[in-house]
Amino acid sequence: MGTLPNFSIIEVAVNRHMFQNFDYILEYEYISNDLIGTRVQVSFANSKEIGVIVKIKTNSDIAVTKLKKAKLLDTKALITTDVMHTINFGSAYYHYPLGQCLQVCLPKLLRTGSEAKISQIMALELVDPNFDSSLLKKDNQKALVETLKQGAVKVNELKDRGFSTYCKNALIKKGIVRLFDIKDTFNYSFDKNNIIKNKGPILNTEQQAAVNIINSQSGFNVFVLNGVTGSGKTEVYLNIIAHTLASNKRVLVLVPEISLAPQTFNRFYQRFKVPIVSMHSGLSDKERCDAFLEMYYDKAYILIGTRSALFTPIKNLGLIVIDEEHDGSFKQSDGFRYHARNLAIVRAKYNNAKIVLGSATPSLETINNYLTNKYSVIYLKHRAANATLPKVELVDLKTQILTDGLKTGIGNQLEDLIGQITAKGDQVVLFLNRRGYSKNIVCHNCGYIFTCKHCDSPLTVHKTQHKLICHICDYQQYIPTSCPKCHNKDLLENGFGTEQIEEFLKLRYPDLGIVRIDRDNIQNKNELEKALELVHNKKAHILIGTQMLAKGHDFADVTLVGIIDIDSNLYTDDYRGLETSLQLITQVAGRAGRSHKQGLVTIQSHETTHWLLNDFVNYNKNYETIAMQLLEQRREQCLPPFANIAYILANSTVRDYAFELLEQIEHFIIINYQSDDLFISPICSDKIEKRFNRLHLHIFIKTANKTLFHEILSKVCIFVSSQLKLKGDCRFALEVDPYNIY
DNA sequence: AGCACGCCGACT
DNA sequence: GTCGGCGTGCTC
Repeated sequence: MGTLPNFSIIEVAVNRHMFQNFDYILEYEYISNDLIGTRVQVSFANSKEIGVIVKIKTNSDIAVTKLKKAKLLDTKALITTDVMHTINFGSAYYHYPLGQCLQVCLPKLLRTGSEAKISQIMALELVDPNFDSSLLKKDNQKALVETLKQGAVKVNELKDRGFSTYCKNALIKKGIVRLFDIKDTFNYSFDKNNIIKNKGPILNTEQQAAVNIINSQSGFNVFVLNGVTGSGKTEVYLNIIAHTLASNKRVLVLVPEISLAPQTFNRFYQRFKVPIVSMHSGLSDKERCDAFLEMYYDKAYILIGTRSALFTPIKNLGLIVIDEEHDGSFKQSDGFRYHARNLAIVRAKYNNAKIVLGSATPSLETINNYLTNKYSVIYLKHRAANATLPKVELVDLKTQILTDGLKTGIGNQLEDLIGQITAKGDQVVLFLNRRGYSKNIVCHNCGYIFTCKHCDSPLTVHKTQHKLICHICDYQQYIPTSCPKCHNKDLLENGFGTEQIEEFLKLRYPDLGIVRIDRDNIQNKNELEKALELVHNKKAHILIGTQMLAKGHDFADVTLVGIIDIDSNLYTDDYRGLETSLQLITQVAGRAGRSHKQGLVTIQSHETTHWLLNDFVNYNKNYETIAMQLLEQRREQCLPPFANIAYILANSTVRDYAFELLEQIEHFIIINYQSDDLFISPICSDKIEKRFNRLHLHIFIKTANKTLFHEILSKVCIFVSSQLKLKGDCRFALEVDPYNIY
């Protein structure tokens, strides 16, 4: 046709920390708003940049002669309209530059200019579909052959489904399986009436009712699936997902973090015939990019991923599931500090899609939202398969005999119980949110405490690595033999961690299998699966772990759960401390008695009179009842969700630089925004002021007036970037709705 | 945030 | 003379 190119002015968001976009000239045949969200390459301040078109305009505030030309990188927008809407909202809400928010949406390869083309989707299939797997020696190879009999498996899914590269290569070498490009031979479209691979269990009445309610609604709706631990929430998800797929819509599932992902993935693969994509931090750049593009080109219909998967382009999105919606890992705590659950609601609304927030321990924000009828709540009050909820008891550590066990945190009562339970052949889970051997090490002569050079943090003793390690910056040194100040050789260790508990139990119960699950011991998904496998096949009798252990795992034969030290969780100055402690107790307790056996939960504390512990244990109040009391406290204290909070953060290697910056910001707010409904904190040090050699200070503002809140924050951003110059290496950031309190 | 420009002290 | 430290200001 030889169409002459049209000219237009486009507004481009670039990857710079600036609250403004830049105009360029675009020459292109088909200029329309469809180009919004498309990548362009532009020259910016003497360098080439990849930016995203955010507006098509007819004129510019800048003289047209000064505008440079932009080069279009894609013919279709990679940032789809709904993602663009969500990001625009997020940029305004979290007061973070649009260009930098958009960077979070794109996988690294696309961010740096790679072509938006799926390279290859390699899959594995059997050479002979009737191959007899019993001819093989290795169990995992047999399992892979059996899996392939149900259909080809994409290579990038193998890891998630528990098959190693080694296993795959061995079978290829033997000529039993082969690789092929699924794009060439596989038709992605599926039969709407035949999407189920394996039927799930029959739902109980509550589950069925939940499924019916959610399926009967169409259009935007926020459902809270409030189901006790072990009530079978995943089964509800699977059923509503099937319903969504049947109406030819796509599904997004967000899970907290990697440790939970493998089981979730596997259950989905077992259930559905439709292509599924997973996205998490364990993927390489290329795998991540391919996952993104498979969704973008509508090659897969379900996306399961962690936080940042929220921004993946998905055609015809009909349902979003947020699993464990209360989990703190949905909040990003650097850069674009968004909350994935909150932005997911924005995205669902724009798509007129349903969204389900599932948890046994919903966040106070979410509870408040269903109490005020913003969301609809659906309860699952019974455990599936008739499993009973465990009995909970409190042990007063003050009354325990001073045994070797108590010195490592295990009182005699818990010690005895461990013996009884394991003697019966049942398993025990012990929870302690502190890794390492000892909390710190101190000189017995002069009192010197070994502290990190770079942080205000004592060094933790790690015996297996023979090291002292800083849990903030990961600085490491070998365990010293004398005090650097007075050269005395008597060094004392204080406080216990998971490593020390493991050591004690191994001495106490030499015949039992003992497995420790924490970040030191478990570096990746495979190691975690290996450890969990030891539990499932009953080679491990006692399981000791940190947070990693608290989430979602099903252990059929665990009948005793010990919470070693709840006090350190309960007594923090963080206003969320009680909420997260309650969630932790409830979740950890939920690991006990998952099958027909009655479970027991033992909570050790030095402060057994704490009202929350008493309500939970002695008055047998359930999570929601106590959570509502906590909400009432929040209301009285004018804290979230009844007020808006933002932290204004500054840090520098020179304390005064950060301090002066905050002084100027504080002054700016005070002179411009006097209001009875505005609280401005004085300048404070962060809980750990020195981290990575930088001094961290902050102020926070609090107000119930949402308009005022955002007005102040946006003016502060403009003030800082245009009126102030940051001295030296001083850095500044805002955190709206903070989760990690500083 | 980068990155260039430019002003000034230190060193061949 | 010239190298490089970092304060300053700009980016369509």
